[in-house]
Amino acid sequence: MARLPVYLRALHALQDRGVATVSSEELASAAGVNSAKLRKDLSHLGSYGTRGVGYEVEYLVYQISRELGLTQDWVVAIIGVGNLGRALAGYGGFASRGFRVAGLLDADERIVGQEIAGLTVGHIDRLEDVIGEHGVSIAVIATPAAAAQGVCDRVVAAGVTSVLNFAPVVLSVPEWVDVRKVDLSIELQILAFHEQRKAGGPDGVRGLNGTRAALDRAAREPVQYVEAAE
Amino acid sequence: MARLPVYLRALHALQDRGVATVSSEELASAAGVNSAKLRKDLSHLGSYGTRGVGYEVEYLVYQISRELGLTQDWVVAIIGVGNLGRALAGYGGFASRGFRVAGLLDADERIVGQEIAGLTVGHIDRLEDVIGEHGVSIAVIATPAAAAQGVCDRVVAAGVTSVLNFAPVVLSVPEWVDVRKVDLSIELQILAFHEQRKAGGPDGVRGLNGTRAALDRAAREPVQYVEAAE
DNA sequence: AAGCCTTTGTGAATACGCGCACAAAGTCGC
DNA sequence: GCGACTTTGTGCGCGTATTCACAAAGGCTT
Repeated sequence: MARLPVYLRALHALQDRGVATVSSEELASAAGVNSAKLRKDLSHLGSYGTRGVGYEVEYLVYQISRELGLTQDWVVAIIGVGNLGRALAGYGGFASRGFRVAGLLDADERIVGQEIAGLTVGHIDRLEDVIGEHGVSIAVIATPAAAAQGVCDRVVAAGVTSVLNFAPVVLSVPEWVDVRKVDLSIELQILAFHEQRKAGGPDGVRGLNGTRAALDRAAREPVQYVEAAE
Repeated sequence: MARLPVYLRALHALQDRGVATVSSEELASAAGVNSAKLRKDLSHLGSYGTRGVGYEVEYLVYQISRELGLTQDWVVAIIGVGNLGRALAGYGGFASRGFRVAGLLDADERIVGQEIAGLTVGHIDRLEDVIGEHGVSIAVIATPAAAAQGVCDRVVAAGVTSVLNFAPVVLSVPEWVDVRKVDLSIELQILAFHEQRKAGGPDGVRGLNGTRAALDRAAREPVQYVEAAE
């Protein structure tokens, strides 16, 4: 279930506040979901609650961590060390949840050799070596769109079976490989869609908040869009 | 629909290759979805296809752009200029799709005043001014978790009605405000979950690819997790 | 110890999304 | 101009997710 990590985060926050026990109602509220949904989700991994009391935070944290596979370490390689790759390398949420970044790789000679977050950026040529030596099972692709499929093919050939893709392309992979995609601009586009809806829809009245710029662009042909670089 | 931006990206790629017309089958394949689903999605915004031929790429690009509200400019402010905020500020996928970054804001005096992607980072104190002066309608929150809710409350009070949240917290907002959340570590956790499944599940056999590290950690109490910083 | 109160776990109803499969519609070749 | 072929648009059935509502279960108070 995709919601377990959210529950886990909420539970960690409760732990930090010293809360020992939590009801489904409270936890659901903290996680932003319906309480029945939360109880059903938790029941799928066993009955760890006590009726009349709630769930023991520490025990639940352990059970969810185990279910998600966070009780073991996962070895990650980040390919593409641009702005985004750098941000990912320094992201605290990885190391603290059992994800160990074993390699940073880039094709740009100016970036190779730089030290980032305690790691030296390696050359993309060493991709297969790094994957093999460290036992990388998850690859994070943060390259420009044009390079992503090629990199993906290589990491898959080297034995990686999970890919987190930040490049704005649809990767094609064998059926045994999992790909998850994070696309920064798609999220913004979805927000723009809802924002427009609030303002009356594509055919409705404009001029509300956020529409003071370029009211009449809709009447023109769209400009030539440039494919997003990294 | 959350898939429209994906279609749009695929269409732009086709446009760049000079393709004038495309069938639902081809476009669906490029977007990584079922062709029937694609046709149903497109039919929801009107019938823009020609039976026996397909869809005219340019016309479809325009229609989807209009539906998504990309035929107008959206003014964005990025709050929190750490690694991630910097990456977002330099992300080409924003400007090319009608999203204009009007302000970069941070609370750290060492960051305020720096020039990033052609903009000077302002102090968070000027948040309300920046939102008002530029007509910001979408706020991107890339602050540490602890600061996110406070920043969110302020941007909402200042009139922003759409928030893109990169901080690892569940933001609470009035019902008229849209929030979308991008959580880098959650995506990895979901991958780890599937990866573990492939290796036999939490109770199954270990030792396959990616599990050569810390096989026995599951037997120990989980370590104290540190809440993710930015 | 007994009853009340809180909270879980889950059956059942509902809503939703997905994909198949096909008829309608339009094009292209002859 | 006509028929065969291609492709769209969509009705329908199915499986999954979501929510409601309540009975079972445990703790707490008296």
